[in-house]
Amino acid sequence: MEDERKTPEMRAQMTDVERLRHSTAHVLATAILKIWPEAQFAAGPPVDNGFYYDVDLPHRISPDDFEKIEAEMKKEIKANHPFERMEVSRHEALELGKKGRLAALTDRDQPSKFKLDIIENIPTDEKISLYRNGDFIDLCAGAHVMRTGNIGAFRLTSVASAYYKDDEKNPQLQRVYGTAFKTKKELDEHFAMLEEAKKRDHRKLGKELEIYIIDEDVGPGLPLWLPRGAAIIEELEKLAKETEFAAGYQRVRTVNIARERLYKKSGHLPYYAESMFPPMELSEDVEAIKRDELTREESDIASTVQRSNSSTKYYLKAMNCPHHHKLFAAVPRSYRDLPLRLAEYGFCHRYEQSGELFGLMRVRSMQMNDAHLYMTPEQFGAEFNAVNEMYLNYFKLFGLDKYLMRFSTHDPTKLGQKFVDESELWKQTEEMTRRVLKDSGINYVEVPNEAAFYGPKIDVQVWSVIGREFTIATNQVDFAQPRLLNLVYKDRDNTEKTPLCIHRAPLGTHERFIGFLIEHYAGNFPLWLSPEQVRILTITDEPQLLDYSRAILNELRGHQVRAEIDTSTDKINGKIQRAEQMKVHTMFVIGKRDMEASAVSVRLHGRGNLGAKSRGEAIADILSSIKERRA
RNA sequence: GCCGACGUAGCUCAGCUGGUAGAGCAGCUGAUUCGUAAUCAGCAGGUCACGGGUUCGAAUCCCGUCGUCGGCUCCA
Repeated sequence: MEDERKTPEMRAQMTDVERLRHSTAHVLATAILKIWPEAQFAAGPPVDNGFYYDVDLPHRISPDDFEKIEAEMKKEIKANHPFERMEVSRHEALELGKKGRLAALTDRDQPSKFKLDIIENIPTDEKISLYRNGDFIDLCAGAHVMRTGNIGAFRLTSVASAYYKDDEKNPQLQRVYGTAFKTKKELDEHFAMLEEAKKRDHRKLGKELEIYIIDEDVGPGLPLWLPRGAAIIEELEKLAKETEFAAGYQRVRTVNIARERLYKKSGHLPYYAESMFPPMELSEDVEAIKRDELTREESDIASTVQRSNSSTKYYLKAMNCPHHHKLFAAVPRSYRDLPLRLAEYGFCHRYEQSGELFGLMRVRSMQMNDAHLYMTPEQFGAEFNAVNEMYLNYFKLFGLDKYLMRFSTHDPTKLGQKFVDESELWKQTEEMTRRVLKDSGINYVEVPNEAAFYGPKIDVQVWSVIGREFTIATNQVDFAQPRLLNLVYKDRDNTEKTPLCIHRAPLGTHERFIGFLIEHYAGNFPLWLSPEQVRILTITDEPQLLDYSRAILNELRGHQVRAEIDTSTDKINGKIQRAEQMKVHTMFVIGKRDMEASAVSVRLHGRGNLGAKSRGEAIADILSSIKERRA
């Protein structure tokens, strides 16, 4: 973890509301100390939508304590103490810390251990400052509001645990979260907004709209798709297949398991074993194992993996690349075959830590919009660019505009350790990637030292409705695996060369992408993606009317439209209510009047009654909207 | 995986400090034949996540397991 200390310049740039929240964190600490004087504090920064303060305390703070703590905070705000800044020498700061006087109201028996540690990490050339409000003195670089009374409206929101300095090896502290605004009105609006956001949560909508389930008997993180969810999957795959076909991709199919050997050879196993499902051991092909003794090199790669003399192991695949690489290697390749683009909606399984699972967004089984592109170095720029274009076209189609492209590069000092030792290739591919990004005028951030071990990558970050950040799509350069798996093509000059590989997944995985789309559209999918595109609602269930309605239903289905008919004995209002609740995109309301005019009354979800249209026109509208994938 | 909270009918939830479960919706049956967000009535539905323990008695208290949620670490 890098040092995330803010520079004095960054402090000066804190927004007013950040100052306010940071100051509220100090007031929170003040209040906690009044109740539990032995509390030890670590860091208390402002964050998106609020602030937190990490505290080490034998008492387990629970939401039941919030009222008491907030009451103390209110007293401190009412007292309207000024926030006084004091600059001290390193020595003075350390002395105060030893007396337990930092992040405290008085001297104490125990030193302010976390604060002492933080002082140790402040660069020697940087000034050390304290902030004081009332009796509370804290080691803090600022910035703060003038007085505690400037804090307008605040509320404690939750308590969770967090590792000190965000490191799993450090002890866990209690992290008390809160939020603060200048006015009560803003605070109320903030909570109203959160309530709205919860209604869009894909886990809630996914259940209500019957898109997917996660069943305990099947297992955590293993979503099953109901027909409505499967319909969305089919549409996404259709989109991907059409797009990729037009872009010169070829589809392949691979299996879901492979022998341990494959992952040993690809070099994945030592790195990925942790995040793979444990292997299945089969004893039947021991002979095969004996025949296929590994070379010394392969054994070295696999040295961390235990070998068995009596059985062979099969792994559920966690990634598609090794399988695709095998397909590349299966046929002699000429430079004339390149670029070769192999695509598959591959099923992958990863054993994610239980605490990481999150609805559809973080699962253990996933279907990936995967493809591997093999090319010569000269072809790289054009291929990478084309992949990027594909992304942007998809995003335009989905009206996705709040995303961040994160360009991860290597750190030259870590060549040969964290990154494969190919200085020139790193430089080349990174420069080519950077140019593609610049030329297309996309906003992106460059993050050094975050690349994959086999090459630089671009991740597209989006945010779930409750503010969690996710990588929705990825575009990675790989110049290591082709070598590990001995992938070669015969070049013009009759020599064998190793291709470059691009690993890309513009639509990410079905799970995460659909989870995201549910929230993005708040469940109101465009017609082409709608699980149920048209529902026919009959005013009565008289036989003639049913015949007419069923004929329309059959016509729609004949055109592959996902249409249903509601022939229940409810009144029309009841039928509409149910269709609206399921967010059915288009409703055809059909009564006697419509039948006699050979028409239907069209009603759109959320937009109400559009009035009668001729049967032919209404159906033609549906078909063209679907065909064009209109928003 | 770690810390904390939670887990009652298909869904949303009620069930006070322990006295062996209740509503609405959905479902089923019947009646109603109705023009743009809920027609009426009846019926049925629960080893209160699971397993132990305390107790005369546990949905309620304790322990463990599983799962979910909020975070942390991690990631498509």
